Amino acid sequence: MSKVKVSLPKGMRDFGPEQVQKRQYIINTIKSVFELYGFMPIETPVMENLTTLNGKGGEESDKLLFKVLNSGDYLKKAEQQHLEEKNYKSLLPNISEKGLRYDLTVPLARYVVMHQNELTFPFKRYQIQPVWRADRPQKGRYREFWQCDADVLGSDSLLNEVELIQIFAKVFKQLGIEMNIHLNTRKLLVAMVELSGKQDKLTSFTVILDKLDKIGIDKVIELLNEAGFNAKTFDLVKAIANNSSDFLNSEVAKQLAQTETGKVGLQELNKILSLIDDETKQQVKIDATLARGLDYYTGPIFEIKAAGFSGSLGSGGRYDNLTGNFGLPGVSGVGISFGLDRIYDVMKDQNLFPTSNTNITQVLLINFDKETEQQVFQLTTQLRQTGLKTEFYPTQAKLKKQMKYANDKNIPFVILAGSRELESGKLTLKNMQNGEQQEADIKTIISILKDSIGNE
RNA sequence: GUGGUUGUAGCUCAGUUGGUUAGAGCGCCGGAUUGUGGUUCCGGAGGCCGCGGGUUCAAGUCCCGUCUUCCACCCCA
Repeated sequence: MSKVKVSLPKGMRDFGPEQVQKRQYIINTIKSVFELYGFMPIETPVMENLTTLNGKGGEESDKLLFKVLNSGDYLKKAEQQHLEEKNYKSLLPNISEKGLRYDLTVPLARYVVMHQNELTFPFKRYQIQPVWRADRPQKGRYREFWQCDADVLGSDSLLNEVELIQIFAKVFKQLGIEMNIHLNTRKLLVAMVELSGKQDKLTSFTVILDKLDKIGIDKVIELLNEAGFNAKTFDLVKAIANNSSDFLNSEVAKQLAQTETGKVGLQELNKILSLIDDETKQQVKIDATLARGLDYYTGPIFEIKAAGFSGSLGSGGRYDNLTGNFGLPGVSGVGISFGLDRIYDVMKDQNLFPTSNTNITQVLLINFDKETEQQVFQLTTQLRQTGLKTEFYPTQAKLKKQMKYANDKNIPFVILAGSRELESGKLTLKNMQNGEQQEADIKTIISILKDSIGNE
């Protein structure tokens, strides 16, 4: 038998028991907050049709797509001409018609269109699933990662924005992560290009502005210049960069209010701020430079930034016409997304995971010998019926080995029940944390364990 | 996709201008201790030096290719 060298494809990761428990801790926290606000879970398949996935992003997102080859003899169906030309673009539709989803928003749009007659609007759904992107992995960027999304569809009310901001705040507070919620609205960005007379260049403008905190104002101006923006644009960008602390009362805000779009945008921000509770408000930063690359956003946009971590831990915003491409116009929505893997990284860096782990085995029964095995095995049932997470060592290994097993797995209690104990009816209970032992009958032991574990 | 970087024991890493049998710490296994883990002491196992090719009397070491890692860009959670 030849040995196969095992490895993982680029950017793919395994998670051990400890990591999975920590990831689930994050997921459970997010999930419980989503549900507290009335969101319901859905799940969608990992694969979608390429026609669906290409619905929004265009060329850029196409590069990030993992495509799946058609089943069967897929080359047979490929057109000879495309094969000979080796033209990727024209050949692709011949050999691949599905791909892995790269976010949860496009599948949501597809879902809503397909199930529109079953849904009650406003539709509040959450979705916690992995997504895949074929870009080069680096810090905080994975080829397979989990998003935790909550979206409200079919409601224009800004109360939704407020609630989603509160969800951000509540989740990160529960997790112990200090962060700021950067808030802006796309409408102000539109107002800026309108004032500059460059309405047609909104996407280019937002992409460049988005780099501000990374490359600085001078570089941004340079890029804007190269992209064909004018002095008016430069002035506006400089002004918003300089008025980061009190933007809403700044001169530039008044300027933006001269356009209808800008006026509405400022009203939106003021309305949202007026509805947010005081505690959450302290974490909200009006940030007129926040742009967000994705061009389907049309209203308020958010991004979560934590100190010491470049890149966002979450983001979101309002989109007016997400399902329009799929033949269902007029459905407005707003949503947020938590980046599970990045949240994990930050919590690991800052040591924020709780130390008490309630998921592990609480008590191990030692397996001494063949004579007592069956009798002790019965005890596991009794212990489990009381809710104690119980293990019975499956072989008669050396005591030392069994104790080491308990130690390595951080099991806090061990019950030793050999022939000696079974004869007397008093079992030995060992506390692995302090090494103390005591003898007692099974009922007493159960109540000791219950007390001890309940107090943690 | 562009540019750079990395790979030696399960893990973290040494390994000289190319030169005997590739090392350490931690971990693992066994013993001291046949009913007691985490400490201590003693012993042991474990390497296609990422993979493929080349240069050389000789390659972990130099060259080329490839895969992988990490980082920056692009873009983004």
